[in-house]
Amino acid sequence: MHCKQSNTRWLPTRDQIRILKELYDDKGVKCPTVEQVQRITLQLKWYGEIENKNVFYWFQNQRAREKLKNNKLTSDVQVPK
Amino acid sequence: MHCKQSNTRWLPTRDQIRILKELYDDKGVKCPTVEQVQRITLQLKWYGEIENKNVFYWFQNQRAREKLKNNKLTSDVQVPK
DNA sequence: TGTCTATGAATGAATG
DNA sequence: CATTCATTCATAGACA
Repeated sequence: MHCKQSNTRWLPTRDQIRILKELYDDKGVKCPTVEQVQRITLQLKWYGEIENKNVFYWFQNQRAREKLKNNKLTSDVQVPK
Repeated sequence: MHCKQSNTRWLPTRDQIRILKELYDDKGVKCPTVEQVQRITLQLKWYGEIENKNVFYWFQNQRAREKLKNNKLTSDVQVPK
């Protein structure tokens, strides 16, 4: 454990991010159930401090921001008359 | 510090939050009836813009998130004794 | 060091 | 009531 951060917010480790993205992008886990979140959290604990709510928020934010990006992209193509 | 927000969604004032929490935590008002919601809304109007549905949603969210927290998201890994 | 960006966190609103 | 979406606040890290 290299960087013990003071009790601020969760800072995901590289491995945690890698695994989360694998789940989201490759395995299509976009919207895990609470039980899945718990399992994922357990798995990610191996790589560093993490709580259920961190995982919960991570997926929520992924979905929200993926949608935002898509909307932005598609709206860019729209040429206002 | 209440910056003027765009008139999208309800932003509870500190006083409104304080009163709502008093009701919920101290007075045990977890699931107010429609009439209670109306009375609460009237009371809270003194402190700022608010509608019945804001109060309704507030209690609904409180219940949902309290339950989430207790059941799932906050629970540490239970180490069997 | 101030500003900016990415993103963790929070919550009002809404849907299933 | 459980779950998800939309939007905003907060802040760590990058950069100048």
